[in-house]
Amino acid sequence: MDRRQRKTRDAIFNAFADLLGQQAYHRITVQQIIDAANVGRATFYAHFETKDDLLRELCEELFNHIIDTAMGHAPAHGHYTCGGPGDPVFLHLIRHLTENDRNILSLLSSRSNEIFLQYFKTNLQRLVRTRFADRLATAHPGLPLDFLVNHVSASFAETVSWWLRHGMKESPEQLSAYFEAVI
Amino acid sequence: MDRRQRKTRDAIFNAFADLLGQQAYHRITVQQIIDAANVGRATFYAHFETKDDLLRELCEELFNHIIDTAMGHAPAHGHYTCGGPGDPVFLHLIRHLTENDRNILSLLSSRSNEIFLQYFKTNLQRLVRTRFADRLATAHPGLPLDFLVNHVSASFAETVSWWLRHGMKESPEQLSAYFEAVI
DNA sequence: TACAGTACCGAACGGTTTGTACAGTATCAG
DNA sequence: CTGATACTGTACAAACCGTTCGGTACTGTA
Repeated sequence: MDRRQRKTRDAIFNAFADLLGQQAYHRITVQQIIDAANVGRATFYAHFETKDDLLRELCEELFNHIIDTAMGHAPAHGHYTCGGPGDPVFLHLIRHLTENDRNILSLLSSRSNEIFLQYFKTNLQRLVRTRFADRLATAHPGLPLDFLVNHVSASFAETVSWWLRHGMKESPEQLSAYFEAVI
Repeated sequence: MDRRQRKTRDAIFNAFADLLGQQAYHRITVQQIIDAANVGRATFYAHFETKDDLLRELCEELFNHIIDTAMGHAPAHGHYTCGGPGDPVFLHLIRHLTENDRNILSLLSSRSNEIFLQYFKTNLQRLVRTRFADRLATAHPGLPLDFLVNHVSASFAETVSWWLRHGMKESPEQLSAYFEAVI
């Protein structure tokens, strides 16, 4: 990809993320974005069909990345070192959120966090389904797998959201323990 | 309140709810609302400062009502007939959703359901806090009450959301049982 | 280095939506 | 019946959107 394209694309993403930290998504105008990104109006529309499109692409880039790296981590099936406190994937995920991607955390605690929570939740389902399907099915034989996957994913996302709303007072280990306790 | 005011207010609410069944919230224009409600432009702005304001008032009216009636139902503390499957409040709530307020269900399954789910979740916290605080605290002594209330409320809202997304195939009793099983 | 391709700029434009203003009409409460 | 007030309909400025176009600057390659 042309250096120039990558450059303006990143500039737009950064400006957009910055603005999202300051005001609600639906209040942000394209004009603000292109001013903050130092980019011409026509250029913006050459990259993204619309503001919603920009949002979608930003989310895909962020969440696909974080979920994929989380899926890469750790075993796909069976043989844990102890039968104790479940899979460490969630702990890894929380750590990854805090360490690398300050970006995602600021979006997840922005004024429009519901939007990003939604994406987070949806992408989590992929992870939960491939990593926990069998365990969930055996633990709750009577319930639909769909329901269980949805429950676990949503609960984790809500846990993170609660954590952010309250100033991240708990350590990743503590938070992970909270989550395991209610699941 | 003046009969005329009540009338136009209801007309606007109804038109708005109808439109929300057809398209996403952020695509709906004030012009559409006042056309559907048969109301003058100035009249709309005499009642609501903005479209967001209309949304807020609609949600408060709906969810305050349903939660308040649910809080009225059943005992506030202690002495259940059996130590069995938890409080019947959630079952009552689901029944109430299906029977009386088709309105809320259509909003909760509309294209902009995230908005209403958010309101639902928030208002549920009041209910959960006053009805389950002591039970939750004793069941999970190590965890913050805030976290637990948030978890239960969000989980219930997600359960209902899942149910709607999948065409309400389960009966209220079944769904309530699903929810109890994972909580 | 030279060149063709292409991404960017900046200004301008038509079209939509918003929120307000105002003069006239209809309805309400007492 | 009457004064108060809610509604109507139109018109208007301002903001924003998405597109177009001629000119400029950069990039990858031969």
